[in-house]
Amino acid sequence: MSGDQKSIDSVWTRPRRQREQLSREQIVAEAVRLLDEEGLEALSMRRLGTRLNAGATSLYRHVANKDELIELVVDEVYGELDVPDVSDPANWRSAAGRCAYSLRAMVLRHPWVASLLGQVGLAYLGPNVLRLSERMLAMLDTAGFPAAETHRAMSTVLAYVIGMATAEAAYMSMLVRSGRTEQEWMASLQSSTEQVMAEHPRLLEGQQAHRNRDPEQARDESFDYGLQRVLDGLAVRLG
Amino acid sequence: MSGDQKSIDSVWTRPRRQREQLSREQIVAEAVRLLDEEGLEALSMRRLGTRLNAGATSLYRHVANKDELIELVVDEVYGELDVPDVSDPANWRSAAGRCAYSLRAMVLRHPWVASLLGQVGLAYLGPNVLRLSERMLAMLDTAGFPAAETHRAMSTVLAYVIGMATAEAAYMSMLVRSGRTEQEWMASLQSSTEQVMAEHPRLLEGQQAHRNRDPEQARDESFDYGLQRVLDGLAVRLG
DNA sequence: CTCTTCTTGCGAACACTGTACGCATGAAAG
DNA sequence: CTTTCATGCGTACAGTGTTCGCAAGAAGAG
Repeated sequence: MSGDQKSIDSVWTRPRRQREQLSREQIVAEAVRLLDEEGLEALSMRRLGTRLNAGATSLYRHVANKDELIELVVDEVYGELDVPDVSDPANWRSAAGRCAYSLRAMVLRHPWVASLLGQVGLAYLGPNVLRLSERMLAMLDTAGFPAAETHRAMSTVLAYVIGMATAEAAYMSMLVRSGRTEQEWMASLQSSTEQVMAEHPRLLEGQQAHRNRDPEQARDESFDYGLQRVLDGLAVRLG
Repeated sequence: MSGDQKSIDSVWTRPRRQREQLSREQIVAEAVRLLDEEGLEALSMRRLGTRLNAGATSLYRHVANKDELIELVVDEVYGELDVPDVSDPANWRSAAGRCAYSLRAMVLRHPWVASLLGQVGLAYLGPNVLRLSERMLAMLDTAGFPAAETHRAMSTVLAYVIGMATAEAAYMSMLVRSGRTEQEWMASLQSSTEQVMAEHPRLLEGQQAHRNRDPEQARDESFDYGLQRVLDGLAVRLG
């Protein structure tokens, strides 16, 4: 009886042999979703596995390491970027600006990449990073930069954007972690560190200038200021 | 006998009650040394503890978290930087350049900060970061920037330097991890990804241009190029 | 159809991690 | 001396990345 029961069980409850194939694409897509929803430290192989209705160790059939997974994930989000085609050299500035803005937007959409870029950098050359770089180089080429400078010019604007967006993303992430709203954070800065700030008049002044402004708008303007300076500096080389 | 033996033992081998006080400064100093020698993933409370002849959990008397320790460590290395005093406004450019160079040098000296800046950013306001910012603001003030722009100008150059140095540090770290020398890495890029590079002519061209050059010197020049562009762009605002 | 080979998922296990808790020990204070 | 307090640390717990060996299905060969 119990034997029959067991065999029947093992026939009918043969647990729906999900056996639905895992794929590398599926894994990194779900990883991105997990990172977006719960942040970097929530990414573990076990959690990612259960989200895919799979055991943790199954992932290792499609991905060598967690490090490799991270490389894949970073390249994946780079795939969200696009570089506009430019035919008219006069449009290079707005095109470069659009690149910069979309890169910043990507980092703010996925704040965890900020923590990862320091590990991965542009050292790992995923296909999306390659494609992106190639298109930016083409853009700067038609803009009229000397061939020896296109790479440097690209690095300049990318470095600025990544540095700025990284700082922003880190700030936002820490806000989220602390559970406080931005207003509360500013207020606590204002009050609890008054004495410290007293020794730093210029910092205090800057703080107070931002006091009654929309922080998001202030960040946007600050980003744009630096971007325009970088583009100004590059424009000098064009004539 | 065995009782006596035991009590004698416990008297004489009373293990030299080291009881040498731990201090927060000592802990972060040793943490920096550990990070420099063995990299970011080698930093664990237990390892750090044993390097200090202390148990792992002893550290928690002086430091709340590993996260807090990391904040302290990051501020510590910021303390290595110094901003020159400028009295003559005409010298602002060289002063800003020196700031940028010393910040980059610091990141390359401690490549692990690159991975940490994305987590910590400038959000945690340690005393050294505050001091540094204040002095840079003063410098840009005497340089003649409008009060409303000093903060933005500082952010611009800091973002560029951090973005650039982060990418460099990540690249160097991955070289070290892979165990290969830079020559070998370049060679492997050249050969194994020839087909990929074929679809990206400009990238290939850039790669080949760097082929017979000293990579370190190339990095220095690339950094300087972008820095000069950023400073050019800022100079425009000074008239 | 059977038999073999290959791919893929997965449970168990290992060496670690950060950290909470309680106890013990030494120094300081009354 | 006694009491209080700060500090070090052993133990324990939940959770991590990753290896290994097994099983179950798919695919190909005869």
